[in-house]
Amino acid sequence: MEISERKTKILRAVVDEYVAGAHPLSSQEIRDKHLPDLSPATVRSELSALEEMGYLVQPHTSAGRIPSTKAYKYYVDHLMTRRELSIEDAEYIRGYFEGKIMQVEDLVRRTAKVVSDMTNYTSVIVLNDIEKVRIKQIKLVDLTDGELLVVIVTDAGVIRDTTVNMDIDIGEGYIATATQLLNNIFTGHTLEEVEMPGSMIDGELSSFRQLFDNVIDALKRRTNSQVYLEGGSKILDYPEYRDIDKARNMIATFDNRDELASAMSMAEDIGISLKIDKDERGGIEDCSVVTARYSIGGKEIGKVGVIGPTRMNYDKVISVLNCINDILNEGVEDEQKE
Amino acid sequence: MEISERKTKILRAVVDEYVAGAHPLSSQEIRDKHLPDLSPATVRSELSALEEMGYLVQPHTSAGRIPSTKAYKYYVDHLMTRRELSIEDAEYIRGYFEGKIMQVEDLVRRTAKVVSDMTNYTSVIVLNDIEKVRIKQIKLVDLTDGELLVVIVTDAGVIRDTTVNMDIDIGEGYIATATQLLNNIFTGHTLEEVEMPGSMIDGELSSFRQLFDNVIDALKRRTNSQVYLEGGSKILDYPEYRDIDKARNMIATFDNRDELASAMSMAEDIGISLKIDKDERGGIEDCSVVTARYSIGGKEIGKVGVIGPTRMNYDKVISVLNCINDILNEGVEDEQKE
DNA sequence: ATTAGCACTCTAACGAGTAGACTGCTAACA
DNA sequence: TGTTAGCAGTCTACTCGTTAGAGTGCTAAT
Repeated sequence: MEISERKTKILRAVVDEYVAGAHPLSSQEIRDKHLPDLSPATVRSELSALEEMGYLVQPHTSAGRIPSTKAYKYYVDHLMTRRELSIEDAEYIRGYFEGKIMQVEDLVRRTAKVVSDMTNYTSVIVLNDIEKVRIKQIKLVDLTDGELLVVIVTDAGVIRDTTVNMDIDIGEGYIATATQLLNNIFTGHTLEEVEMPGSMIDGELSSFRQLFDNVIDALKRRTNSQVYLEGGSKILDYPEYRDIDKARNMIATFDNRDELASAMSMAEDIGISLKIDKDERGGIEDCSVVTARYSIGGKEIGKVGVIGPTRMNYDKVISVLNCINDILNEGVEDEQKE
Repeated sequence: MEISERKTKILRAVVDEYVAGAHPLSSQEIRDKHLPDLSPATVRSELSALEEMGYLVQPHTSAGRIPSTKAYKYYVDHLMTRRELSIEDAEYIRGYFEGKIMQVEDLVRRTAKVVSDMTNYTSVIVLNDIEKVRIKQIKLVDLTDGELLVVIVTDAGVIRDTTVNMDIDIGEGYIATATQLLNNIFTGHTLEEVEMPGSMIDGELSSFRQLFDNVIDALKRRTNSQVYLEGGSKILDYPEYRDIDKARNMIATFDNRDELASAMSMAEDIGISLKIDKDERGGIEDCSVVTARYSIGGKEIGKVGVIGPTRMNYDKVISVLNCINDILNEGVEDEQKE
């Protein structure tokens, strides 16, 4: 069913105002702020119609209207003004990335921080599962005391490192051999693809078995440290979460990195996708998550999510995410050129 | 002033019951549960006296008594039953540390988790400031693409690593020279002590200046990632934080790693120290922090803190901290023996 | 020193009553 | 036919008075 232009205008007004103020909109208020040429009565009949169509809801008889989930979806798909961020805002964002950034962890933290600060919602970043990252090279460093540092350089420029405690003696030759062996097995592959060579099981290479196991083991163990959260308390600023039990539920979800990561995993393939009002899922109500796949210098590194009340400022959030994504990619390209 | 035995008994009863139930204690209730041979009236006069002495407080005239801050202090110093953890509990804790743990980060996370899980309060671990850690050795690893991985092995067995982007060409010889140079400067010293050698400023070593700066810079930058929090939502389980604004304040404090670290910094020198009711400090009321210096295998690595309501179960918390500390140290000693 | 008895105080819960915020409907109007 | 004014109806949120109950402090008796 088609929505008339006037209805569209009213629907947009209700969403915008409700996002800003979190209180139901009356016919009067809509007239005063958005349609001064109409009478409240006319607005009322339009509101009735929009409610009939499922876009608006009345909390109770003598209250105004608030947008339904359907309204938010429609708003995001058809009504939203996809504006660019102002130059000042973009500059402000750039400020967060000033100074030398040498570690992925640092970069990711800053990104999470700026997303949260700019949007005033909670942000989450989940780095891609190590299983899918292509390994470029492996280096072994002898740390004496029988400790060996394993450095893995991956596709995304990410470096994961882990120390391995070796029972056997480590000599100069051992390291050279082991390095070559590991690189033969791992280089150019993802962790998913790698299999232990038969010769390692009980062949002549069985003495390297422990090392191999340790590397695999350590790589997999990193998984749950790859979730970054910023601005967890921000969600408590919104009246939807005045209720202490809802608040507690939300914060408990933030505590649980695994749950957070899985909530983020439904991000669509390309660009920005959003999941509105994922109700009924363990009591997380009135909550929306905007997710986007994120890349640095063209390489996808993970997903970023913005968690806020359903009446989120989707426009702003999406602008911010786009802007940061642009900055991240241009920045790294510059760096690569050097 | 001396406290009679009967007063002691009553004080302990009030603290214990209030910790468990969070509601004011009446003379009646104390009599029924702890002093069946007395009349409520007698208990009342004792309560009056204890209130006079500053150990008890009445929320309002017709309510029972609750412990004052002074009472908690007295309780911890004189009344607490410093019991050992049960064998089952100790075994349960051990379970958290099963499997290979090869990274300090992993170990710290697990420790934070088990502290929070066992006590049901929020736990924080702040690793010692890098400035104070003694550096054992530095290794450089060429990662190609002009990237250099700097591995720093420290006193506490902690390994901090960072990549450095070098403008100049890196040759085999360069790395060997640079490694030797860096080790001459850093090995055996703490970061605080290190100064840039004069020859690096404009002498024959000036080409290494960038590397030196990068190492210092990168080391210092790690600081705020060295704070680990677990069970942030747990504090919301306690009625003290039913008030949404208090809850928000608390969670906001958790979000701010720097603030958290500084709140933890007042830990006493040895053993377990606790800071009760650090009121008035930016609105964090009804909140206590138990802090302890933590070590692994005899080397101090940082501080652990337990954050909960003032009516915390100090007994349990301290037992758990002690037990975990023991396990951590014995575990590593075993490993070192091998 | 302890206790029973009692008057007193304060909270928390309940219910009635009220103001006011909006709506939906009806009837008039362009 | 679309728009509007007017009005009755409904629901919330707030206030206020009342009351039950919890617990104390005091006094006088044991």
